[in-house]
Amino acid sequence: VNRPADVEALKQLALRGGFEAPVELASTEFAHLLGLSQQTASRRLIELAEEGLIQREMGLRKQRVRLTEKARSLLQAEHLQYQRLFAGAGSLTFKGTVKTGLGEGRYYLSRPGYKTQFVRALGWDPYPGTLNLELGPDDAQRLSLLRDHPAYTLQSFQAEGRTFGGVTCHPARIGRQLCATILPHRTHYTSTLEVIAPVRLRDAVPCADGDTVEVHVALRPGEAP
Amino acid sequence: VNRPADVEALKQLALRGGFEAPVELASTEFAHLLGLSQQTASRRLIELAEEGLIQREMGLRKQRVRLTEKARSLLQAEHLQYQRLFAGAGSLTFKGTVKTGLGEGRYYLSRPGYKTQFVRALGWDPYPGTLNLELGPDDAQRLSLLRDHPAYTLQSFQAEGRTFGGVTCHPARIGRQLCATILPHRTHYTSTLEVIAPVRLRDAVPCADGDTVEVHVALRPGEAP
DNA sequence: ATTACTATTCTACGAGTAT
DNA sequence: TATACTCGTAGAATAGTAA
Repeated sequence: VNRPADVEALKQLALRGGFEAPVELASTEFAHLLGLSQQTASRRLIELAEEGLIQREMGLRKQRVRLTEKARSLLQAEHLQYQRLFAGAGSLTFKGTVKTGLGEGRYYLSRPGYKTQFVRALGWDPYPGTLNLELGPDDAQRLSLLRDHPAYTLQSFQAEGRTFGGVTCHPARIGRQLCATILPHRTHYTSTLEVIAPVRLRDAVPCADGDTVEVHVALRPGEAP
Repeated sequence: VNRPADVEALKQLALRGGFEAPVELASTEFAHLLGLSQQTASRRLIELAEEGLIQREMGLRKQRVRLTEKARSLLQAEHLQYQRLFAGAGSLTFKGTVKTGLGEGRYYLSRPGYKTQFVRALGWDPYPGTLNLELGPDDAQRLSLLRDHPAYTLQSFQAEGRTFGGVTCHPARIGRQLCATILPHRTHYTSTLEVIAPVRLRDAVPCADGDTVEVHVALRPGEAP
């Protein structure tokens, strides 16, 4: 039995809610989830069931998969190892240099569609303007951690005859100044991190173009970074 | 590249401290860590280095392996997935029925060698006597989670011409009653969980033989379960 | 539609061994 | 002692299909 591959499979099922309720899942979907063929995914499910890690209920259209207690403790053991590695790591720190953006931030932040969503998520009214931080390659790569684990997700909306895209948002702070980071869903790779705050950050931090700034980002909604 | 197997390899290196300092590691040791042959372990290290996940420094006796930033974010991404699964799961709950032990608990807890270690770890003086809970098979299996992740470890010691073995200990509570669980290192499989407290638990909970009791166990030292 | 069998390909493991 | 090469092979993954 290939342990790491099984754990990965169980983790994916758990992320789809397999602890609480049975997951409706065709073998083809499962295959895509794991980057495998339909045939292998099917076999993997059979093996997991044989090892008592999942319970299956076959429908004619899809199957319903639920994780067993054995799977839960297996995943929890895994979780504890990661907790030990990242003990007390509830936040990430990004370091970047201040740069002048295209002034788009000001425009977007004044759209009611975004503004009301920000207020609801963050509990404060963003100053109309973003602070743009240019990140080094290491930090830029770590942006995917934020992208894959949104604390808040702002929905896209239609206005003025065009579409405003969705945005991922995280609570953050620069020094003692409360702020938040935003990542447009659209841009798939970028080395720029946009920061908003209830006040003008260039005054509050304070900072100017070229200054190096550290922003501490909380990974979970409602948390203090 | 086999993703899950690589992640597992990196996790093992990280658990050995590969984030902070280079890990001194022969390919044979690495092989044992992963349950693979020396040849495969060696190849795995070469592959990880080629992917830029580790930096290697070859000695003639052993090699020194250090994780790169890329590896860190890979593992952190993994950690975030588990955090999402077990959000706010800083404690585990075990359910068991009260049973009468052999009265050994009273004897052991009155040995100064244990007593002083308990006081230092927990901050309170244990009542001389343990509450023994007989767990169901599922819960008994989950005891390994505690065994593999001790919050406190009490050292073994010599006294009265014999050896008193080491013990794993976790902060816990039953209802509102503060207590702690203890697991002797010696016993490798057991379905009994021993609970100690600053007071006599049979009075404080209260409970009697055959009663079903839930104990909530914190996974980290100093935490409230 | 699905799942999962059988046949086939091919990857990845480990034995043997050179360095 | 180490590491890591070649190479035969077991078993995993996929293709093709049946149910």
